[in-house]
Amino acid sequence: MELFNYLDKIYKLSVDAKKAIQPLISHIHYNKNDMVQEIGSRCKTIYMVTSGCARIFYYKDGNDITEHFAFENDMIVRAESLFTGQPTSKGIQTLEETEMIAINSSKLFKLYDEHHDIERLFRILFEREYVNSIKRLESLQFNSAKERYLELSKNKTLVQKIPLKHIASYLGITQVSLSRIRAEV
Amino acid sequence: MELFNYLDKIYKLSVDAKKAIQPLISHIHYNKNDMVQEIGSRCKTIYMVTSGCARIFYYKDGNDITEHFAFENDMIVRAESLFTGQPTSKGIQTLEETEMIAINSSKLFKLYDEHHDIERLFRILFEREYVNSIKRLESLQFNSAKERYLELSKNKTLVQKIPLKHIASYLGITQVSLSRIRAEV
DNA sequence: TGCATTATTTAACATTTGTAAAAAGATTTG
DNA sequence: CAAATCTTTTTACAAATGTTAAATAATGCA
Repeated sequence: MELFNYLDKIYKLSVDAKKAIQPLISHIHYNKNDMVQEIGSRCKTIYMVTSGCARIFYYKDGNDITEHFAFENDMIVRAESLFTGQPTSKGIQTLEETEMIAINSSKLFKLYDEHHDIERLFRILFEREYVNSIKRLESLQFNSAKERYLELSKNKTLVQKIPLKHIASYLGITQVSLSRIRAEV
Repeated sequence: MELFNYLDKIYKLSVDAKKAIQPLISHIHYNKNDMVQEIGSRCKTIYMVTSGCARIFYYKDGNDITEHFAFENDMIVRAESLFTGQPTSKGIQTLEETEMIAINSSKLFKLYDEHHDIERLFRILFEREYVNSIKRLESLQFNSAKERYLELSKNKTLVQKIPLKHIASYLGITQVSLSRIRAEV
């Protein structure tokens, strides 16, 4: 099964552990712009994108802000809720037709006691996400908007298929400002 | 022993686990502005500040940028190195006379196999750090410099005892700009 | 104490980014 | 196909932030 092919490369689970996880997993198909998780809800699901793409977003002063993009093989969770149990003002939405694997996190976390290897695998996965968030912090903290755009646009797919308004808010600038940057380059 | 008092509140370790960790721990005293970890090194130590304060910093185009502040009871690690094994261009430096607890991370991680509870405790600790980094991301992505300063200055101690140049770079602005913001408020 | 050093503020001007509104281009749908 | 809608760019002006240099203020050390 394809999820485990992917996970095995990160940390190999025992047959037992895989059997335990299996019932927590579902495959879900979304159309373009579908809401995957509503704003204001608690995060109780860990998603892995198998095809397509999605974003985490929220509203700030009425503006739609994209905080995160996820593509094939990326994990997508609203960590500030998943790890605290608190509701979050962020939502998850697809940006095109998307296939996701959904893992029930409440049940998953319960497996941690019995299956040390499951806890380890997800510990490693989330450590990676943590490192990614630090890299992004660095870039927001001291790169100019132009630098951030150039960095991001190395990912050609992203720039091609995601509306520029989402890219602009992700970069922390307005769409007008992004248009100007694109015109210069 | 005070470290375990603190850790017990987060996740209670077995007596065995505590015994295993004990030899990996040392208490270190630093003077003001001491380098704790050099730029370019690999992060092999997890620090907990017991008194005083420290910062993570790096140079970008010759400018000294503060990425993180840590105070009493805060953990301080260069995660992008700790979890990848890669060297990092960031260093750790104290900002006043500081006491730290240092935990040898290579040895600690080896204990994870035998002591499931140690892995769990540190998993939880790092999940918290991950959530903190996301909160900071939010603020850098869509708050103005003034908003970020006002938010930060709720921590009176921080603003009082840390040089403004470090606060400015932490906020992602120049010191001149920070001075202007302070003059307005 | 007083000099030297470091930290902070201020000033003047340049550049970047924001705001609002309109224009141009692309896409969707009846 | 054409109207309607949505996306992206452009324009003009405003506000925020950067740069450089100088002026104050605070601190540390001989």
